[in-house]
Amino acid sequence: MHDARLLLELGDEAVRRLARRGYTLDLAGLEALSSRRARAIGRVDELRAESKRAAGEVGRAAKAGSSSTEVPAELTALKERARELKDRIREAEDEVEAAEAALRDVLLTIPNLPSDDAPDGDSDADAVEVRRVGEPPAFGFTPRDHVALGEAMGILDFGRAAKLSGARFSVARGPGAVLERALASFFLALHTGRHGYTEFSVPHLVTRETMTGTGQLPKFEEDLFRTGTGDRDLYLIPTAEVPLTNLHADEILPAEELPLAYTAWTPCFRSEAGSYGRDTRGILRLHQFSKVELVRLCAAEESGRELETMLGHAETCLQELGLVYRVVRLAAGDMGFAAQLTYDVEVWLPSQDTYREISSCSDCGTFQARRAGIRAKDAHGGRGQVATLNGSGLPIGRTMAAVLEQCQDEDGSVTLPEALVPFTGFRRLLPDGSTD
RNA sequence: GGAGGAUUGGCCGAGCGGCCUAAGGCGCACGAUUGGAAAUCGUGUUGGGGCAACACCCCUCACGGGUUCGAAUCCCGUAUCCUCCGCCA
Repeated sequence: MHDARLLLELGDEAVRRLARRGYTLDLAGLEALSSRRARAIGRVDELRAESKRAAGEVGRAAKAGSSSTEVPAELTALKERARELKDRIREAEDEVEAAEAALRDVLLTIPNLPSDDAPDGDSDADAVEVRRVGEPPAFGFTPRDHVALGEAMGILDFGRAAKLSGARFSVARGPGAVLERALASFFLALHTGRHGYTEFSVPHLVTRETMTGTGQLPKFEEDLFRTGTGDRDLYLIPTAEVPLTNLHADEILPAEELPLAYTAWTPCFRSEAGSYGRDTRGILRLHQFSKVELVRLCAAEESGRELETMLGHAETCLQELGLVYRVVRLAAGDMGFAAQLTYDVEVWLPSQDTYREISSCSDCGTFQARRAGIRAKDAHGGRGQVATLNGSGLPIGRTMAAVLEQCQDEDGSVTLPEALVPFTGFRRLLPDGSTD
């Protein structure tokens, strides 16, 4: 969420920047809502000040009159005036509430301002390639996709997944399930051990307020799974970014403790509304997948540097696994609602002969922190703004698909990256489903 | 699910209808003192908002309502924590 005042100060600059992501900012409308709110608050404040003075007068009059036995007519009149004031305050308060709600409703739906570093455009085709790491392997045979490999080995079972839950779910079996767990353990060990992240285990169901803090709501309700059971109305998290970032909602953090670096391995639930027909095969796009997520909270002015740091952590995952990938900078119009600058890391998928997104690392600036009420204060009481960043490090399913495909041999077996072996306990997946 | 108790400023803790613009202590910051420090003394120290304004004003004693001219204080509801019973992994 933006600070209305800052947005108005930016003026045409804000209009120009939001236009880059296809959002038309109504400056005049915003100005009107903002001043309506200010006027309403000013009026309530005046009335309340008057009311307090009136109450004081009544108190003094009552005290002065308490010694005499007569009913003080003056006191009755004073009380009557105070009572009238109260009614007027109530009316004025209703207007404040209405004005604030109107302003807030608009502010909550304005996306973050894209950084000038984000290229123009509104699709993945407009992304700018930053670097390629590794050479796509040249197979002396036609590489199979992860579905063919996984089903042949009996470690992936889409038929039974569909029986249980319908389309866009997967079942992993035996060494497949072990590989999932191993990848998660490997990533977590890397981030907590070498990159300095603190691991969390967090709720997978969160409130509407929590979803609003990171920007999933109110605009993207249709992307989420919602449970309205009993007297609770909770949402399944689409990524651990949501609980991790909101851990400090409505808190004032000691500035000297920043940056905070958090990680968690959680399931992610996405409705994938509007993606009918896309990636229907395999484990690339599911309603439920698991992912190790990275979140950083830092001083506002550090966020650019922090993004590079976090991107490095995501890339390390791929480098350690020896996977071929590239890094692109997303176009202004292709970024998520809360992001001001996003790098996508794309892994090479031999079966598709292309790079596919495996990590998205975003600098959200102060956008989410302002929504979620995350602030900072230094030892001298100086206030500071907080920036939030999030990135995948990495999703388990897509990583597994990349490993299967990039590390496959002609006979249908897969030789795992050396780094995974301590976590799996085996180094090869064989075509018959056994391990070695 | 049921019964009882609790919730005050960074922390401890007073407060039980107007003098709460929240006592006192601890901590912290700044200053004085000192060769320097400790001790001591002084000043300051929740967080938001209106406004050109560190002036002034409003809100904030878990949260939301209510009673009253006036609520930290009385009433109702909610949340969280603690104790006990039930249930359960």
